[in-house]
Amino acid sequence: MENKTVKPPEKTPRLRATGKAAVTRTQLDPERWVDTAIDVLAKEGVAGLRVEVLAKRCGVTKGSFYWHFKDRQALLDAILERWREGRIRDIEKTTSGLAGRELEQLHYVIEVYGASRNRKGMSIELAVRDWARHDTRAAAIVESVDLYRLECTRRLFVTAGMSDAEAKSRSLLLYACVFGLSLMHYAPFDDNLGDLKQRIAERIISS
Amino acid sequence: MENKTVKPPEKTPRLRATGKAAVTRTQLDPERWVDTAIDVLAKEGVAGLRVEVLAKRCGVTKGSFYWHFKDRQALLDAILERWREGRIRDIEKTTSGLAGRELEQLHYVIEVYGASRNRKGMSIELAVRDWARHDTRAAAIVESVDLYRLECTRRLFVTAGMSDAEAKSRSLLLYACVFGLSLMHYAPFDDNLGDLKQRIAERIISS
DNA sequence: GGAAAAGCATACGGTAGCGTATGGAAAATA
DNA sequence: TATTTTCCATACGCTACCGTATGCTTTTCC
Repeated sequence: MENKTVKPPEKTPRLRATGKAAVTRTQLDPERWVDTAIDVLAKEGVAGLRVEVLAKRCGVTKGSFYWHFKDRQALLDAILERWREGRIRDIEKTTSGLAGRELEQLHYVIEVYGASRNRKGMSIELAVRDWARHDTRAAAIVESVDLYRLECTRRLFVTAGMSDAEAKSRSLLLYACVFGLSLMHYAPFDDNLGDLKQRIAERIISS
Repeated sequence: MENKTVKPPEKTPRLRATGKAAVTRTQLDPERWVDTAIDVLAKEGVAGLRVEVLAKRCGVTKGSFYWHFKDRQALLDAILERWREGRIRDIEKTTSGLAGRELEQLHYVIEVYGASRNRKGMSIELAVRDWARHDTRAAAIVESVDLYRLECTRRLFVTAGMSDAEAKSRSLLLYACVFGLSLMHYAPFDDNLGDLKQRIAERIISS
């Protein structure tokens, strides 16, 4: 029931014949479960994270799941932790270095979250945020990520020459707009969405 | 099973003793079911809309529910329709008339959705939008509401003297920001959130 | 190569939820 | 007042879950 204490450093692949065709399958570990769980999270939201559904997706039964995790909540916690780490790394990568190119970087922050690119990332983002509306653990994670993001972009605005108050409001506006856009259904509103988004980005970033 | 065809125009209250205390209760109709359903939707999201849960909340059993509705989906459709109508009326009320006060009205649009006021309205809004991410019917409703809203505020911006392209981008930025803010957890980011929001509103609306 | 551990399958009990069937009480109607 | 119609309660079958118990198979380690 508890395998977290002692864990062998290396795992080797394994073959097994299941039903029709012989399916190549590696041994599962908590990380793989979290991988597929995040896939499901992106497509169906937190409500889709059912133990037996995930097991079927992994090609095993839930007997395997309850070997790697104490219960469903343990998986949810692992997902949140994984998400936070990924977001923090991503923010640091996106907003670091490159002195003198701050505004350029801010534009890039908006672009990466553009609905076209990175669809899965945004799906996860929205799923986690909806999750956070009914779960305090998720809410805490989202808050920590939000504050970190806001702080990173605030620094960029400040380095670009803005006052602290202005930088803060711009940071908040930037992320609110990014997430808000991904929440709306406005495709038929304009036949040139590229221009539309460009204008919005300029309004958020330019002085 | 089908009561939509013939419907008496008036209903009278009724008393009944159930269990412990005599509970005053009026007869239920589909509208009352939708009322409580929207309450639950605001608090728990679409996942909380369980027939038997709603029945308990109404002080009846699901026998009553399946008298008024064909199935659960019928209730969901009714909720969406009710939501759309309410939103349309609200938008028209908020963005109509008052020539010369367009910018003032736009500020008001942002204010009404401010997280402090109208919490329930925003909870419903977010619940419906999350619902729309996994249900095409909800998505269609959200799109129609979004387009209507965007069109109304676009007109305000145009009347206030902006170009059509600029008005469109401002409209989209306005609503994206409003919904995005309600999605974020940024309370500790600044100890003067009022100023922060004021700056954001100015940036969205002012030339 | 044999014991121990890891990894998973299977079977079970329990809850929650949807929809149906049927009967009974209350209200409307004749 | 008698009879419909309206409205709701109760009981049922069914499915989808969660978590546990138990045993089988593969891998690891001595």
